[in-house]
Formats: sequence, C-alpha cells, structure tokens
Amino acid sequence: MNIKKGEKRQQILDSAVAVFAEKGFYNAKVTDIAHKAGVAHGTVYLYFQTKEDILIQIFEEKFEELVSYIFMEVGVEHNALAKLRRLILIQLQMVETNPELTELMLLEARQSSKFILSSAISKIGDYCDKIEGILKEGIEEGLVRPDLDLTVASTMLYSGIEGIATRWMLENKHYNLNLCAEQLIQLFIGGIRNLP
Amino acid sequence: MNIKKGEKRQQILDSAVAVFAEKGFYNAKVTDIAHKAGVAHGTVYLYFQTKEDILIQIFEEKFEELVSYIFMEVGVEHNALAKLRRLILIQLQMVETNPELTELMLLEARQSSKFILSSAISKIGDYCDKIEGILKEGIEEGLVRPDLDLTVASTMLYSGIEGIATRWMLENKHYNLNLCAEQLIQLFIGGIRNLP
DNA sequence: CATATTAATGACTGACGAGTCAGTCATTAA
DNA sequence: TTAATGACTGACTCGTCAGTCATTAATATG
Repeated sequence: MNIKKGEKRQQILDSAVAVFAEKGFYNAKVTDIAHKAGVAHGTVYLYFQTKEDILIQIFEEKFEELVSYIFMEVGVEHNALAKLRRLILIQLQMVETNPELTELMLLEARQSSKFILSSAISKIGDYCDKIEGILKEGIEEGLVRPDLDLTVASTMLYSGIEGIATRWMLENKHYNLNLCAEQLIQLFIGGIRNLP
Repeated sequence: MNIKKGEKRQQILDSAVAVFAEKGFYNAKVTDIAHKAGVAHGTVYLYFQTKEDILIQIFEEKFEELVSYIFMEVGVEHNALAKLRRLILIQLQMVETNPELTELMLLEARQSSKFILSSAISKIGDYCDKIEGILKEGIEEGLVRPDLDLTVASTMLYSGIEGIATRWMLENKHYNLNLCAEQLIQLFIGGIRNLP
C-alpha cells in the first residue's frame, strides 16, 4: 500500500476545502466530500467528529499555515513599510494561487455556528495583532505616524484586502489583482505614513 | 381591526431580520420567524415564496433604505472630504442603532445560494459606485489625488467600515465606535488626499 | 497459516424542517 | 339573516442528510 497513515485524513480535508468552497458549508454533503476523497462517507467519521468539526479543523490547520507562510516571507524585508507592502502582495497572490481555500476563509468562515465563528475570529484577531506589530515597528522607525490607532489600522488593512479579494472572486476573477495590490499599498501607506 | 393591510408582511419581515441575525440563515426556522411575528408559519407562505425569498426581500428593501438614507445625509455636505467623513460616521452609527439589520447585511448576506449572493453583491457594487462618485468630485475639487484607483479605494472604504463593524459586533460590542470612525476617517482621507 | 487487530464500507435510521392544503372563522356584502 | 370571501391556521407530508453500526476487507502478529 502506498498511502501512508494520516494521508487519508489530509485527502478528506482537502476535498472538504474544495466542496465547502464550491457549495457552501450548509449545502455541502458529507457524501460529496467523501466521494471527492475517494472514500465511503462512513470513513469521514473515522477522522472527524462531525461535519462542523471538519470546518473547524480546516481553520485550525490551514489558517495557521497561511499566516506562518506570510510572515516568513514578510520577515525578509527590513523596514515596516516594505513589510506591509510584502504582506499585501503575498496575501493577494495567495488568493490567486489558492482560490478555494481563500474563498472558504473569506466567505464560509462567516457561516455556521457562533462557535466556529468565534474560533475563526480569534484567529483573524491574532493575525491583525501581528499586523499591529509591524505598525509598531514602523512607529519606532519613524515611518508611521505615532498617533495612529493600531487596532483600527490593522483591521482596516485586513478588511481591505479581504474586500478586494472577495470582490475579485465574486466578479469575473479576471482583472489583475497585482495592480489592485499596488493601489491598496499606496492607499494604506499614504494613510499611515509619518509626514515630515 | 387596527392592523392595516401590508402591516403583517412588515411584521414578518422585521421578525425575519431579527431571527436571521440571531441564528443565521440556515439555523433559522420559518416557525421561529412566524412565532416572533405572532402568526402561524403557514401565514409566512402567504407573503413569501420560500425561506430564501424572505432573505432576498429583506435585501431588496432594507439595503435600499439604508443607502438612500446615507446619501440623503451625505448630501448636506458641500465637499468630497466632508461627504466621506459623514458617510463613514453615519454608517458606523447605523451599526449601533440597528445592529440586527447590520449583522444580517454583513454576515448572513454571504451565505445561502449564489443567487442571493449575486443579488447582494450587485447592491453593494452600486453602493461602492456611489462612493466612487464622491471620490470623483473630490478629484475635481482638487482635494483627492487624481491618480487614485477609484474602484480599489471605494472597495477599501466599504470593506474597512464593514471590517470595523464586524469586529465591533463580534467582540464585546462595547468599545466606542465613534472613536473608531474618527480614526478610520483620518486613515482613509490621509490615503486619498492630494498633497500640495 | 491462523488469528487478532485495525480500517473501511454502505445500508440503515431518526430527526428535522420546508412547504402544502383542507378546513376554520371573522368580516363584509347581499 | 344569510351568503360569500379570503386571511389565517397547523396537522401533515415528504425528501433530505448527518451520523451509526453490523459486516467485510486489509494488515499485522505469532
């Protein structure tokens, strides 16, 4: 057998991402997920407690992955503005490379029970905290105005990216996201910059 | 009888807003809505085709209302930056005065079928277009940089407001939204302003 | 090879809730 | 006083689907 232990779980998880993204959480059937993963639907319940649990697991694992990837890339840069620039570019690039997962994060995460919601929200909160960290560095470097409200700014940036991505996905998906990224960067950095 | 014709429909619609906001579209039962409106659930089907139809109707009517109210208020101001300021303030105020409806717009609208989604999205698109209109005025007045990408900017503003509101709702609901509004205004206007 | 252990299956169930419709009754018209 | 109306009701139907579990297959062990 060439399927290692744990691989089936991954397979199911990946299929779930695709099916949830396509049909939405409530319209997705566990059977669909199982079928896409090439297993019987009973098997799904060997790896996950409930349908909701699948969504939670996706969040737990995938969001973590995304965030750590972003911050690895961002770490290359050596001042706050460059870091923000990178962050925006990379996040929007990921929308293009991984549309299913992104769609799930942006749209489906807002569904289902309050529990999932709160779990997702706290993850997003953590992400915004990290953005705040960059902004703080920026203030120390004198590049960002010191009177900036960090919470508002980080939320605004996160939401802005989300908004652009959502719009891009729900429309034809065929205008250039990179150009949007550049505009977004100018707009945001213009708003937070410390002027001489 | 002191219940006028059409009033019952309104009652059901209002109850639906509350129930959808509280439970989410998929977890809301038509019975719940009927019960809250003080009618039998069969009655709901005299006024609406399906459960989804209720959500669509809410969108059609309420969003329209919100937008026209906002632009009525915004019309008082006489330059683009002041208009944007007003717009942000009013929209965030409405989140406070009408949290149920707002929650529905921000969270639930993203659920249900693609049809509703697209209907909602086009409404939001219209709203963004109107914001673009203000930005255009701003460019003509020389207050807004002429190289600004209007689509990105309006989407960013809409999403930013949405993001702040969402965060506010999902957290304790008890920090001051007006202060956030001021920060948001500074941030956005700083980003779009035409510098001498 | 036999037996134990673990993994996978898919027929089945039970709950649930959207939507229907035959019947009731208060109101209005004849 | 009787007839007609139609707004309203709620018991019922009927499909759906998450989750279970008895059975079977695969794999490991001695």
